[in-house]
Amino acid sequence: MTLKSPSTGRTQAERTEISDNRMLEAAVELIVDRGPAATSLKEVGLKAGYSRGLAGQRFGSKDKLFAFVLRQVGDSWLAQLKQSTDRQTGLAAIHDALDEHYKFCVEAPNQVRAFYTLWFESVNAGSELTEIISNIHNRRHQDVFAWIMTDSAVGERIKPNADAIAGQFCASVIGIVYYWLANPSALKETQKLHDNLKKTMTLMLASEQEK
Amino acid sequence: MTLKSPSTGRTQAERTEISDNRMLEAAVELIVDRGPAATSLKEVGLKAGYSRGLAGQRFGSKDKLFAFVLRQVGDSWLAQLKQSTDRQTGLAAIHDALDEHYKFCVEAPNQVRAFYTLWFESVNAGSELTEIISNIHNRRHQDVFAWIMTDSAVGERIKPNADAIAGQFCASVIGIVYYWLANPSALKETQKLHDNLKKTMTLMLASEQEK
DNA sequence: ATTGACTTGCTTGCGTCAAGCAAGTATCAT
DNA sequence: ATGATACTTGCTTGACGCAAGCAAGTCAAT
Repeated sequence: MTLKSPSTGRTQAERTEISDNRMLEAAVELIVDRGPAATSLKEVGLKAGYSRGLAGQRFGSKDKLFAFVLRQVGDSWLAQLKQSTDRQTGLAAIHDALDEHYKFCVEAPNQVRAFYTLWFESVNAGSELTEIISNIHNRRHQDVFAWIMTDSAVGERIKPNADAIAGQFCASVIGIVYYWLANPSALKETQKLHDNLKKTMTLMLASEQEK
Repeated sequence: MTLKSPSTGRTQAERTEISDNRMLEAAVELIVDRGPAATSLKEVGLKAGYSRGLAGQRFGSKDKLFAFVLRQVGDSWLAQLKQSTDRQTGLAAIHDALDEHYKFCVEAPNQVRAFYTLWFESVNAGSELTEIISNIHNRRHQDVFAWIMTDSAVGERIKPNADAIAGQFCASVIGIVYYWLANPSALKETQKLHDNLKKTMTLMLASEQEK
């Protein structure tokens, strides 16, 4: 009820939650418009309204701050996705997932941009981030694979290729996101890429003359 | 013939060419196994057999060193690609390009990995690299577009979508490369992704029931 | 002798760690 | 219950190491 001063009358847990959220927001903004390399722990702390040292103190290192960002945004995305595709299978689930993905880009562009910027940045860095990302990626792949396999509308001659198709799908999504990151203003084209991928998936899952 | 000492008996132009090449090689290796962020100008100079300061002196800044790497590897890839697809059109050109692309990954893995690592890293950095990469990307897109448009075997009902198809193709390639960067040992799967993209392109360019 | 390749010394800013301060939380006597 | 005291924890400040970047210097080629 009383939401006045952020520094008094709050329980300790509330204080950390508030500072975590403010630093998350600050980090996302800084990552988006300066890139991770040019984002300093100092600035994150200051931008969030604290001292230069808090971000480092809280997260331990720059990498771990980034891991935190990745986890927060990743979880929020996963929740949104789960809600939308929970009871779907096959092509319908894939279409819904792509719709949600694009929607997430439009509705929380900064978070998504920061998320994927870190994603791409840490592909070869050998940091802790690599593992987090690898997990998300694997989970995605398995979801798509399961969607294909559990759909009775998908022909039996196609299912042996489900793994390969899921891999191609995941790669395409990454490629589309990359395009959007590189061309922030090209929202319409990004939407088109999502739509075309839906059509291609339809084509692939319907096609009888595979391999 | 006498390739002994790198610092004596050489013309000035030769000296810079040698040091450029050695620093390129050093930078590529460091980028591949530590990531760009953890690659210091100092180490590049020392690893190339010079002083800690030469890389900074030669390239001016870390970003410009990376731009140099990007240009060198990019040019060498472009030469290889041109040679292979020069007189091809349509699907044949696309298939050849994908073959060459995979071949390049196998034959010069370090260079390609460094190239794409920088590519991904600088997507949101707002540096000079962004422009270089954007140019390469646009060139790719235009090539594919032209291949589709100039091929008489491609149906007239498909050609209006050539731009979208080219976009989807380029995005897929990026996604595949990302997969390879994230899974260096998965060469077989990377090859499969290339092959599957070839098949998908075949399917898309042959399909009559688009949009 | 002059140009240009290369080295060395220096400044500045960031990440990281340790010490310290202040605000919140628990325990206990009354 | 109330208040005092001990403890915990969020947060700040100072110090150190390291890399980027710059400028002045050395040495080889022309």
